[in-house]
Amino acid sequence: MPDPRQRLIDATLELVRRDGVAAASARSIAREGGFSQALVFYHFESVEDLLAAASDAGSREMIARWSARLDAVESMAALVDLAEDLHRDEEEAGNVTVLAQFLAASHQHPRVAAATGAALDRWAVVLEPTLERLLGDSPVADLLDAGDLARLVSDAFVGIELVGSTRGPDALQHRLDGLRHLALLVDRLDELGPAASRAIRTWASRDPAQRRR
Amino acid sequence: MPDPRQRLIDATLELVRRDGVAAASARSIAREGGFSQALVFYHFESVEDLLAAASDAGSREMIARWSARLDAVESMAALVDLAEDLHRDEEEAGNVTVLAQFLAASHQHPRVAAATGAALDRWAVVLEPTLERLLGDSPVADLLDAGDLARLVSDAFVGIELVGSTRGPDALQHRLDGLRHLALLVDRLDELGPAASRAIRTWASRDPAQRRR
DNA sequence: GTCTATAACTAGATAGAC
DNA sequence: GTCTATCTAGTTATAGAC
Repeated sequence: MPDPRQRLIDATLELVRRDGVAAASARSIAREGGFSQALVFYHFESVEDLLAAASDAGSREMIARWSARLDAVESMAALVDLAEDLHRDEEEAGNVTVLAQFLAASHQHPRVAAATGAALDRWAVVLEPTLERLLGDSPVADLLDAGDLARLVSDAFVGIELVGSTRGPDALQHRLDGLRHLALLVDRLDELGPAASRAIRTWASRDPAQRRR
Repeated sequence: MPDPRQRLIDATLELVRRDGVAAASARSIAREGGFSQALVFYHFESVEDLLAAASDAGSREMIARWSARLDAVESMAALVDLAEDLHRDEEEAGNVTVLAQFLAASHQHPRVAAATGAALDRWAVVLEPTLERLLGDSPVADLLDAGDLARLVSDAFVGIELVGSTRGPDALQHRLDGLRHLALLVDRLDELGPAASRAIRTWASRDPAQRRR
């Protein structure tokens, strides 16, 4: 156990994982890590500062675990499969809860908000090239910007995880099946040649008509 | 101001709206509403019990405000427009934050989790018939169950709102534009006759191939 | 029903020993 | 660098006056 800062961060992550961010006080973190409560204030400015550092470190570890697999994904359906694996593994490890908890604390703690916002931006950044590659010359590529979609997907995933925690654990499984069906449809669209894609594009964008309200 | 329970609930909602659920103690709620802290424990079992009641009441009011407009929606694009209006109005009133805050507190407080989970289920229940009506005989209807989609959409919306609070206010606007484009595509699919829909359905479900992983 | 007063705890943060 | 001890102020919840 070399770096004392890292030991504090690890204890914080473990506590947030198990008891939530509301239970993470300097005292409870110290109890968790087996050191004195005063150590928190020696290595960090405040408890909030430690929480922000933990949010940053936790998200970086999680992204490092998955970015390679994300780069290898070859279809939208496989992306949904990856989301399912990520949910299963990280939920079991309690790390999705950690992200959700830091997000929750963001309203109260601006420094945590900054760290967690940056973490979600990093998720979007690793997701974007994958989406761009998958949508490629699909007609959908013109309708949705890959960057927007990446942020929409990562944000939505957080919501699904957060709400899922108020329900049973199997609820998500069922809903992902629906998404997989949609992913298959997009994959099929992708298989069409460039000519057919162009035709669909023109058809979809023709006559937006009186749609507003 | 007749019902004292309602006065407590209103003060709680106002405080959670402004300062977040972490700041909602019996004392701060009492200060907000201009009554004694002991009153909380006379009318409710505990602070958690009051929070759960506030979550329940707040979500019911919000659903009542929007369900009529939801029933009148005639296209997916109009549904995205409605989401935009809902976001603007309720964000301004601080009510989306309230939902997000109760969701955040759910990890620590099982009774809040129950109330908030029920609230989101109610959102899904009012959303489901609208989606079912809109998807109607669209080829998408076979791929996505309306109930699953309703839950997916409401959950995703919460995530988008929560994450949005860590960023600037205009971030959502931009992302909704992408969704609107997708909605227009689904609307166009809907305009196709039943024969074309059937053709797309068979085409989309043919040869799922070696897609897993 | 609503209040004041109080009990029993826990919080963040600092001082100073070692 | 890590500890113990302590200050101040917050917390839930209850007792008992009115």
